[in-house]
Amino acid sequence: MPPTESAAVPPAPADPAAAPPSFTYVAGRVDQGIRRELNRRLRPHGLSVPELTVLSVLARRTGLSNAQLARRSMVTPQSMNQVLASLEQRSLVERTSDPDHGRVRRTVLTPEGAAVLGRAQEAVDELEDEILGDLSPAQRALVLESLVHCMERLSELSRDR
Amino acid sequence: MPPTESAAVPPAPADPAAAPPSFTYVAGRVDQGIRRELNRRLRPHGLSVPELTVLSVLARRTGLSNAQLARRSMVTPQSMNQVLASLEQRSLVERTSDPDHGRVRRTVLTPEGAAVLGRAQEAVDELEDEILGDLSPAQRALVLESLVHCMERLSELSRDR
DNA sequence: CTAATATCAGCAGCACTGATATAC
DNA sequence: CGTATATCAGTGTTGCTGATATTA
Repeated sequence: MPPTESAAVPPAPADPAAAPPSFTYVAGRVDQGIRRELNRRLRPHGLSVPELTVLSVLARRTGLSNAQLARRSMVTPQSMNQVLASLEQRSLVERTSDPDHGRVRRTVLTPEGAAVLGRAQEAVDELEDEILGDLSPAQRALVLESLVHCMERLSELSRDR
Repeated sequence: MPPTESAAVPPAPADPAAAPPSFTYVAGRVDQGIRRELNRRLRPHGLSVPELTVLSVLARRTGLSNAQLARRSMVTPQSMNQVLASLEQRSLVERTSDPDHGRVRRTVLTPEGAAVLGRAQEAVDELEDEILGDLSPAQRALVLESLVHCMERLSELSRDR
């Protein structure tokens, strides 16, 4: 039999274990758990997590450029370009030169891309329900709102570098 | 001049952009932002994000085995072992065989490891303040509590596979 | 025999830095 | 000329799967 989790550390009074875990730690663990599960559930749809992310952003705001998508996702333009190139090759997105700005290429979902996203989104919604299922709608809204706030703060941080 | 962000997408009434972003999306973006910033600020201390994570867990619960740490972090034992091996090589942790369980090796922070963690933690706290600075303490507590809830749910999901 | 642990070995995804070309 | 864009090329980290050994 394996050692039990609780037997390993008897609760000692007034120790550092009494302090709450840090926000950054918890956020990181939650994200690792989400990515792990999503990767598994997205595999049948042939999508990776970063690919799903881009598709869902484009569904909300069509015609964004590579640079714009990179800033939104807080990754380098090079990283974003890799994802877009792969999606373009599979005809899930289309990129067309902006007539007003020679270098800029605007990205839009293809009907096929929208269809794939729609099917994958079901898996995402399902997972989300399993995670948030027993939080009240008000609590859910508040968490989301707070995280959006954090996201904006972080965007500012990564902008000026 | 680059195209402005707002000019690219004029607000259309009753479109999909009106829906709130999904929890999984926002959580992922927040984590990406945090990892990006932490990597930068941790570099001077010679720590990566996963290394910091393990050290801070061990500071709270000393003597955990590789398998226990892996479950807590929702990664495979192999992944966790890599991180521990690197930390052990640099004498930031020590691993000793459990007298009662031949195969199990319990991990503890060395004084040096605790010192490095202490210095790195300052950078973490600083970042956390920049992110959460203008949330009320109550709001902060609620977000943390909710995220811990999600973490527990996700732990259950990754356990039975 | 079964289950849990640790760990060696190889692999793939993904974000990174650097460099180059074009356009405003 | 300076700045933003796109994109080619190379690199490193990090978590993964597979396989093996040991122990309860």
